[in-house]
Amino acid sequence: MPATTRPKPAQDPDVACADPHEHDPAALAQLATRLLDQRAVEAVSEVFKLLGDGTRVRLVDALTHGERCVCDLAMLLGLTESAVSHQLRLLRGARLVRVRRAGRMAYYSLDDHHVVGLLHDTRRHVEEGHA
Amino acid sequence: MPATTRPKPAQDPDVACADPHEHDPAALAQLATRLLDQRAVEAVSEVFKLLGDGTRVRLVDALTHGERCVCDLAMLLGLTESAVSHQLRLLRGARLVRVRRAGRMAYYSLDDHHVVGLLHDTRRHVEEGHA
DNA sequence: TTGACATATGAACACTTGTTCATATATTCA
DNA sequence: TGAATATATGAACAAGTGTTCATATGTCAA
Repeated sequence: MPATTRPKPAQDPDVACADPHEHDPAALAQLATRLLDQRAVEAVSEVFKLLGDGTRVRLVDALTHGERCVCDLAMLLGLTESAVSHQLRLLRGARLVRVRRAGRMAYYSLDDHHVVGLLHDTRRHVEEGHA
Repeated sequence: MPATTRPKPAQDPDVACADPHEHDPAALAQLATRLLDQRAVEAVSEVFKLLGDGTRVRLVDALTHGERCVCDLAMLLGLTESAVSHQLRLLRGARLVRVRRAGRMAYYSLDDHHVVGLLHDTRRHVEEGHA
């Protein structure tokens, strides 16, 4: 595949665009094989998209402290129960929260231990200010 | 503040909405003090919002493998350099990536070790399927 | 300087999204 | 049964967003 005359340095193949500008198509193609595939990108970005809303962050944060019914979440966050239900439905779709039904009540809780970590790590990032 | 006649069980104060429906305003108010404040919610959700886009996830994922210039990122992801520059600007605003300028080139890299963890944990979440 | 190149930026458009309102489903109690 | 409660859902609108196109800035080479 000697399309380029410039010899590739025998170093980390990840480094395609080294100090001088290379635009080495072969190295880029090789790197492309190591990137997330389309399905993974969509799935990952959808989870982030769900957490990229203040209301849903507050819901998840509230559920961090334990299981809650819809009406209490609505009262706690100052939202209508309809809005809460809509958002919980979205979070449920991505298995970020789960629901336990008891009579006419619906108790929501976090469905994944990763979510707490995501919230925590992101909070640390924004609190670090910089470097 | 004995506004409610029902005695609060002397257990984890997190549990305000226990088995029977309570709607205990005092317990909810107490819980409210433990939630993220508005500034934190906005800062956290903004980071998630930035990662909640397929293009930016791909950019961050690519940068996981090392520093890259704008043109290589554009070539790698099949995007215009303008689109890449726009998105990198947003990521830079949240200190998710940083830029190193060399001549007319701009080399971007991840600015925070947390980001790699966020991507990794979220990927595991979506790959776990369920439970 | 001139031209080419790498990146950045502003405006504008189509598209998506969160909320509200009205209504539906389902359960409990009288 | 009927009324009240808790939740869910559909439609619709305002607000926000990512891309494209055109253009600006700054750098390198001749």
